[in-house]
Amino acid sequence: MTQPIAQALSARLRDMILAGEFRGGQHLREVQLAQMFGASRTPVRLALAANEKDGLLAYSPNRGYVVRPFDPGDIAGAFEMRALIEGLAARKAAERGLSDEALRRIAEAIDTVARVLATDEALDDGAREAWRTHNAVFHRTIIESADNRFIAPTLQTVQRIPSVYPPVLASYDPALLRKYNDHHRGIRDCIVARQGVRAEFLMREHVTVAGEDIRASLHPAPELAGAAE
Amino acid sequence: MTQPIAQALSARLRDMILAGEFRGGQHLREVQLAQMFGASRTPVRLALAANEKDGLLAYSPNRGYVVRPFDPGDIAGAFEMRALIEGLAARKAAERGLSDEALRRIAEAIDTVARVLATDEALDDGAREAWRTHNAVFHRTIIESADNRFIAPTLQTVQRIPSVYPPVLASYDPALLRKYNDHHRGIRDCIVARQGVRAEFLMREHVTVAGEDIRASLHPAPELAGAAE
DNA sequence: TAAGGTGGGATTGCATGCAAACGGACCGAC
DNA sequence: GTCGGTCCGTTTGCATGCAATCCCACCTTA
Repeated sequence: MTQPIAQALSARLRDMILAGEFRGGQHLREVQLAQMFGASRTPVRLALAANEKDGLLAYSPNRGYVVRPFDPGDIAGAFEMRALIEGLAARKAAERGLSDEALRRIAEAIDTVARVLATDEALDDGAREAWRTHNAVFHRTIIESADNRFIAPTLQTVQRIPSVYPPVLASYDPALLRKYNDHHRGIRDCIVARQGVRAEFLMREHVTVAGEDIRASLHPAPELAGAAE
Repeated sequence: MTQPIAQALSARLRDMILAGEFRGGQHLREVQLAQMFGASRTPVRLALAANEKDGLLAYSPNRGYVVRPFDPGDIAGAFEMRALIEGLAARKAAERGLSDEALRRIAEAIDTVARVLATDEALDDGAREAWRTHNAVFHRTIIESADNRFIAPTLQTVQRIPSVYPPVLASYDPALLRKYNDHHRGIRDCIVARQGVRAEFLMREHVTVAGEDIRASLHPAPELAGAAE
């Protein structure tokens, strides 16, 4: 990204924005952030520029940076992009085939999640952490198997959205997570069978459904929250 | 992006990279760029960081920035992404419908290109410029009609690739450009008819074909350059 | 001769100072 | 009372200085 300290500040600032510690439209002052982080204005300025490039801040010349507001339409748009691009990754992975190592990691991720979800009770913190980790392994492995250098960075930018990002992610309803793990199995089977088109559309559907679930859990009135798309 | 001077430097640096004025892997030194641009190191540093975020430079702590090499596989990957995302834009535009203004601009773009291509002779500079402009209007209008804030920035990053970017674009073969304009007509008709799926796949096909043509024109041996995908 | 260590030049990383631009408050005029 | 203008505090934008790191060549030693 940039340089050692600036890089760390950029990540810290990003996490604060994603965690919702600033309100939308808020003006971020360099000196204020600098003393908050115990650094000088120079690395802070780089961190601001980096987060602006990531779409989290808006810049005006001579006026500085404000945090960009996000609305439900943006969340829907982000999941549209995610579905499309992860679908591409699944298709490419199927066309190219998975390495033994990739296949092993995917199998392990699916199996571990299945074990964690064997109960119907609410998940404790450890179980939630395990789910997050292995869910991420599944997706990341497919993305890395897709042989397209543009996929990973693009996905990162559309996934880093305030109010919908991994640490805040899901309601952790075991029924939902089991459904997702079934999706994962289906996608894995299609990739192994080298059925690229099926893998693409199953992945697209998987991401779309997950997005609708998340948006439903965010809406105050959860009746048909996702169906309006 | 960043601040006034730094912003200008960032664009100048980007254009130099895209124009191929540095070789892949070349180390860009801050002081050298600073005196080349007649500025100090501070805005140069910001310009370097911005271009790194755009994927044109690679950064290593305490070692600075090197220009990232691109190979034919990267070009193919970029067109894969472009086809997918512009397809999404076409589908969304069809689903939402075009404004009268957007429809007018698209019609004008298609008609103007048709007039420019009425001859079979090689295009002069003015004709090439006209084609570039109106081709861009067609694509941009659809992208702006898609109502997804992530589409435009993502497309920009996958289109800004050394050796394949608008000013260097096409061989300007009138037969090819007429083919593209026919594609545009078909896409326009689908969008107007609110046939989102057809619009999506026609756009995807259009971009894919254009990418194969470009890659064929770059390859030394142009036999089946695009068919290997 | 080859391997390892060491010193110096060059380059990046960060802090700070100064100039320019912005924004808001106060004041005056109509 | 409202509109327009001017002044001043605040903030950003850029230049520069200094410390830390790195790279490379040279030297030492086995």
